[in-house]
Amino acid sequence: MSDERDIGLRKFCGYNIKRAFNVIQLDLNATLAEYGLRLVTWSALSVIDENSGLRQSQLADILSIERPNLVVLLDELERADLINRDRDTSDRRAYCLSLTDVGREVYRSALAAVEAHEDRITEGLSLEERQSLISMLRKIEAKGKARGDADGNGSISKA
Amino acid sequence: MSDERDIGLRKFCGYNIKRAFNVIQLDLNATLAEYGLRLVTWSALSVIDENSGLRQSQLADILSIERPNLVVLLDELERADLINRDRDTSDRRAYCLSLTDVGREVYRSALAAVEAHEDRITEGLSLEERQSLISMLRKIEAKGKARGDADGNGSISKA
DNA sequence: TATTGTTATACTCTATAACTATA
DNA sequence: TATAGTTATAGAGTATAACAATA
Repeated sequence: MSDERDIGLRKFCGYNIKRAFNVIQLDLNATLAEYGLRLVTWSALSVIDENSGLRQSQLADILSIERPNLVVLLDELERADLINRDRDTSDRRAYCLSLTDVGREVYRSALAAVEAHEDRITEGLSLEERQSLISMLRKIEAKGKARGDADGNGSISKA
Repeated sequence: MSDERDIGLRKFCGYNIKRAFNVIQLDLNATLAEYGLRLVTWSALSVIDENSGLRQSQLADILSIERPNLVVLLDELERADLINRDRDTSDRRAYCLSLTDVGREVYRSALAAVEAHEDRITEGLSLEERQSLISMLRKIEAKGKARGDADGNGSISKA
C-alpha cells in the first residue's frame, strides 16, 4: 500500500511493465470470460480469422507458444465448436485451421468487448499517446528477435 | 515468423505489452542470473534496501505478491545470506527485514547490471520516450487500484 | 532423415485454506 | 478475536523429450 516508498524500482521498465500487464490481463480476461475465452484463446481466434487455413505450427510461431501447448488450447476451441481442424489434402500430417460460423460470431462479439476494455484501460491517455505506447512496446519486442541474427552490437541475451 | 499477417491483434495494448514483457523478462532474468537473482528477488532486495526494517507483510503488499509466496522467496534470500530476518522486539510475531553486507553489495552490483539492461532494452527510444513509456505504464497500473474505491465511473473489473 | 501433430511430464508462478505463535 | 508468518497444496502457464503418421 505504501506507494511512496519503493521509488527505486519504479525507474525501471521491467517492474512497471509487469505491473501494468497484470492490471490489463486481469481486466481483459474478466472481459473475455463472458465469451468463454482468455487472452491466448482470443488471440488464436484473431489470427485464424485473418489467416484462414493456416497450420498449427504456423499459428504456434505467430503466437510464440510451443506446439504442445497449442494442441490443448485448440482442443478447447474445437470442443467449443469455435474452430475447424481440417486435414490438409496436400500434406496429410497437417491440419488447416479455420473458424466455424459460431467461432466467427463469438470472435466478433468479443472483439467489441476487447475494444471497450482497451478504451477503459487507456482512459487517461490521448490517442497519440496510445499509438506511441504501442509503437514503443513493439520496438522493445523487436529487441528479442535479435537472437538468431548476426549479433555483434549490444544484442539481447539468447538464453 | 510471418509477422505481417497478424495485424489485428497488434492494435491492442494487451497483446503488445505481453510480448514486450516477455522480451524484457528474458533479458532481465539472464542479467540477474549472474548474481543468483530473478526479477522478484532483485525487487525484494531493492525495497528492503530502501525500507530497512520493514515487515514481511508490508513487503508483500508493496510487491503485490501473496504472503505465502513471499516466505519461500525470503527463505531463498536468507539462505544466500543476502537478508536478515530479525524478530521485532515490540511485536514478536513479526520479522524486521534488512540487507546483510553481502546483500547490499550484491544488490549494488546487480543494480548496475540492471541499468545496463535497461539501456539495452530501450535502445531505440529517446530519454523523453522512456520517461513517457514508464509514465503511461504507471497510469495503466493505477487503473487496477480503482477496485476497492467508490466505483461508479467506468472502472476496472474487480474479479 | 525431417516434419506435423501429439502425449506425457516437469518446472515456475500464483492463489487459497489452514495451522502456530503471538497480540 | 485478530494478525504475522508459515505450511501444504492446487491451479495456471510454459518448456522439453519422445512418439506415431506422413513427407
